[in-house]
Amino acid sequence: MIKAPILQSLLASRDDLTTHNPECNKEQECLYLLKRCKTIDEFKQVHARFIKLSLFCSSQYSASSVLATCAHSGWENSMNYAASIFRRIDDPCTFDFNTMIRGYVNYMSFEEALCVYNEMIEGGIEPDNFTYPCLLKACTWLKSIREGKQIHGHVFKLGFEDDVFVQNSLINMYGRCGEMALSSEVFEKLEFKTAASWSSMVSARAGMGMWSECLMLFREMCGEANLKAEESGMVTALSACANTGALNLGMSIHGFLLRNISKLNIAVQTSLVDMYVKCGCLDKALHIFKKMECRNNLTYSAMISGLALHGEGEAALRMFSEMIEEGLESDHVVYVSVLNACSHSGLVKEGRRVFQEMLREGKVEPTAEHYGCLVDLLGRAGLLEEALETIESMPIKQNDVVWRSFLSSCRVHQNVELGKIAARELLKLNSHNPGDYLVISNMYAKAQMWEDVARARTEIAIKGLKQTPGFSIVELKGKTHRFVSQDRSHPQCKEIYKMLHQMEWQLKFEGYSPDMTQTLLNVDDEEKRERLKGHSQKVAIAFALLYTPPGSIIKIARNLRMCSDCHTYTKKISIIYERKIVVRDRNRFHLFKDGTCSCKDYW
DNA sequence: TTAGGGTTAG
Repeated sequence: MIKAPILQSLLASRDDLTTHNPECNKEQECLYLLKRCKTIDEFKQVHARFIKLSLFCSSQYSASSVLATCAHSGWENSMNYAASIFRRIDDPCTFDFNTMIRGYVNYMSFEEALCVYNEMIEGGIEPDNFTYPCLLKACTWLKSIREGKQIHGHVFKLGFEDDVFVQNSLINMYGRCGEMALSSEVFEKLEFKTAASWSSMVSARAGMGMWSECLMLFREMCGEANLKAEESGMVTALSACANTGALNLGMSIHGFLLRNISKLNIAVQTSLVDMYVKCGCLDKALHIFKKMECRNNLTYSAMISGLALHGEGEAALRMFSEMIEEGLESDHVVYVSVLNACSHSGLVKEGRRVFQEMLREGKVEPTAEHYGCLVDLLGRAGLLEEALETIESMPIKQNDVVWRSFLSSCRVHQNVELGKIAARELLKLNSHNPGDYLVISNMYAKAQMWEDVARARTEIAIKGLKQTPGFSIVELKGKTHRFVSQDRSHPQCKEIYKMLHQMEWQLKFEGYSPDMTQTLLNVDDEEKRERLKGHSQKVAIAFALLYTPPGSIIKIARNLRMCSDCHTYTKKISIIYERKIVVRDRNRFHLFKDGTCSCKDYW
């Protein structure tokens, strides 16, 4: 219902205008009122005035302005109203079509945006350079690469390929749709690369998890003379540092931010917390976290999962309580972080409680990931029957993640019977993960069931699955040294192996004997011992002991989970050589000190 | 006379 007083008040404020500007005609008056509309009710009254004065039909500019005001207003239901206005324009022009496309895109109605474009082409209305950025954004959101390519064809045909806005939209569209080569192709052709061109390139790669490429581009971008990196670029780069463990670069970005920006926003600060956590500097992350004036659930979940990574389960739970006390609501990611924290620290009772709370509150719909965490928690603690019951009672579809987690627990706790169920279910899901077959064959190997080992291995060969080779990385004076198992490629290979030999002797005096239960091969013990000796983590430790100052912390990053022998070995080394050794494996951090590990042998 | 690209964090 239109309320008359609204128009009255708008008109009242307009009196000033007519008083001071006698030239003002009816159309200008209406356009002035249009600009002042704050609500859809006000707008409807002004729209009625345009119609009453026949301006809507007689002036294309007026009609376009009415349409644009409504389409870009953000009022509830505004696009439906805009569509009805659009249909009443006798002869809509390019501007009107562009308005509708942009309106729908801002409204997240991407299919509608594409339909408007189709209508435009079919009606013989020529698009212009303003048409394409929004349209390409619609393709980006829909991941419609086919339509995107077609539209690129139109851009080329109509000669808009040189427009920097169109070019940047194309870079973004291709990048976000996973067509990296095409996005690079457009990027390389650019005569003038703007901040948006670079950030499209960098963030598309970040979105695909291509962290190294992301950092390479970021470094290149920083080298550009006329380009000032802004906060959003820094956030993406920090995220890449966190995911690659590039602490030095992360620290230099932090330094740059402190020098150039007086007040860091919450996203930047959260990225810093996450970067420091994932690069092993828990104290630094906590320091930044505590100094933050304002935190949200993303900040908390970075910190909670950070504490989980470092095996600080109890602290993670306290942090979770603090978050609730601060009046913030937990979301699905926070629950995953908390459940993970419980799992990493063996806090079974607490984990169960959090999971039940989540179900009871009903604000967060449990996903397979949450069930995966619970299964992991129970499985690690040896509660295999309960873990299996949890999987079987899942109200949502069981996925490979839950069965993989269960299988892993069965292997650790040597329960071949239940492990077989997990293996069967995983194979039913047609897993192409070579790791699954290895865990299966490992489990059978432990139970000396060699026929089953052979079957699992044959399956790997038949399916042509490639095992991810394990590696360990040590950073020394800004240079990374990467070692694989039995690595002989390093220039200092001779010294490293001499050191390894010496370490073996020292370890023997400390009562170490190799744990061969996790070696997969059906070979004799001597061969197994030799293989174990050359695991990448040990080679990396030997290298670090040789070339880092005595007493300094040794930091190692590895791509796979640590085997139990490397774990025992590293604990002993930390006591013999009086070194703290931090190892970041696929799941978490291990801090080895005085013969113990922060994971309390629970990982 | 009307407008457009990269929105970043767990």
